[in-house]
Amino acid sequence: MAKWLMKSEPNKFSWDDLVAKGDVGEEWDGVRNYQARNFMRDMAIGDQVFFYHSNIGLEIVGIAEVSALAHPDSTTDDPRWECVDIRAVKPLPTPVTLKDVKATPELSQMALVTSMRLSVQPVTQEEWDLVCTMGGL
DNA sequence: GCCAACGTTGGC
DNA sequence: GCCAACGTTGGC
Repeated sequence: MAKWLMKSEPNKFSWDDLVAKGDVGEEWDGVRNYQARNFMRDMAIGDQVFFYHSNIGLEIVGIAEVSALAHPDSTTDDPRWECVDIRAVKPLPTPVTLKDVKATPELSQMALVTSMRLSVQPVTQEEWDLVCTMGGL
């Protein structure tokens, strides 16, 4: 099962907003970046996703999962853009901040650090496990 | 609010 | 196919 990380600006769509959606989840629309789209095409139902708050908070706040495979983005007529749906699984007891990630040598290769602007990115199993531990799971 | 990084667009 | 201009992202 692959692991991922997705970013959202909490003043637009926050972790709490995703939790409020329940099992229905939320269409991850609005991505207009080929690399990010390609990663979403690679996702499978049930893949685990870190939910990261950009701009405000700057921390990984919870775990979500893919609830629908990539499909056309309903917010555009442009057939190039596709997205998955995700739903909340559980919050991290202790959010892991960007500062924490940068201060951890084992996490220095995370795309969160190396590809700052990529909004959908893969996470290795090792990184996943470590962030979960740091987050109190 | 500013600005650096970086991806995309469009003229040539 | 190159590269300058432009727009967007996201940390600070």
